[in-house]
Amino acid sequence: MLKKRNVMTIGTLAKTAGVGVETVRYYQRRGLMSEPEKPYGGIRHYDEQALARLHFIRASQWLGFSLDEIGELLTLQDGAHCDEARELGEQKLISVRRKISHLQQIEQALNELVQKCSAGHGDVYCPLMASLNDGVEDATTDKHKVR
Amino acid sequence: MLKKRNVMTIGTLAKTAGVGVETVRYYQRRGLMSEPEKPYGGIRHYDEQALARLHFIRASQWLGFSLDEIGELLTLQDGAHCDEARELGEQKLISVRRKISHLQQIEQALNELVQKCSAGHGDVYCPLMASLNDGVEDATTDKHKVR
DNA sequence: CTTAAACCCGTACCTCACTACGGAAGCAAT
DNA sequence: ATTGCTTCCGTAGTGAGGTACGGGTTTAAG
Repeated sequence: MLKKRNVMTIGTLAKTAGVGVETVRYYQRRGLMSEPEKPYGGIRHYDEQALARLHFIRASQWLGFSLDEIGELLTLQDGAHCDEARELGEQKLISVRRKISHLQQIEQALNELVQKCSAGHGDVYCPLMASLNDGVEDATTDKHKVR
Repeated sequence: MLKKRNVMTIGTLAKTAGVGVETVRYYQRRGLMSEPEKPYGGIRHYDEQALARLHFIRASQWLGFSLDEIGELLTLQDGAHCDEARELGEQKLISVRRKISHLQQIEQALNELVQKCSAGHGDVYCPLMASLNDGVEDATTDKHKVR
């Protein structure tokens, strides 16, 4: 699959990294990866650096960074901008923790509703539906925008 | 703001429910709310049922239901389809719990990276960047698709 | 030599939940 | 009567992160 020494076509590169060809080209358009020069009338070839870049992007995405943020991280990669990188990481950590606690509120509310439905009730109404009609009213009753 | 007895324009309805006029019209197009008949050449008026419907939608959204799922819930509202409703709730609960545990893995990985960066390291490299380059390798090392 | 697969490139399309735009017409106050 | 805010209605755009299409060229396999 990998040619003699680190030389791949875009298809091999993509498959090796577990993404689609179109995705690689999309990252190039977004400026997250560079397009190698193409030999006269031929096919571009990619090396291990390109693969490493792809790994970097996917790892960062897994941690919740957006492609824009990943672009930012990438500018910090050359040189010792560890402080800036850590700052981005801390911000992301804060937002991840916010999402978790939001989801935990939802989990609690939903769990209660489902429990109430499972316990035999008068059978004339559905507690879950009733709560939805009344506005759920659970979980610290914050009037958050959904989006 | 609310006219004498439950009669509102779309603007008043929207403001009362805390959404935009365009959002109400969007829900109508999606089939989540009906459009009241409009008097000859005039302006449609909405009553408390419309407001209740809007509350139902927002409450369901807060619990993580998509607008499509909310449409489904709404068909269960008339009659005693408590079992189906509970089933939908249970499915949603499962997906919420999956999201939570996914985010908790991220939280752990990110936290470790930030900690390592804060602790004084050799100053020649950045542990966070190094991990991103190597593919993070944390959190049960599952090769999940990001989307 | 021929055919099938892979590449190149630009552009269009997808999902989700909205949000904005534009022009006509109604309604409330000055 | 004029200003100025709403309403009505259809259509189009947003953002994020891709995915698909179509038409042309190359290259590898048989």
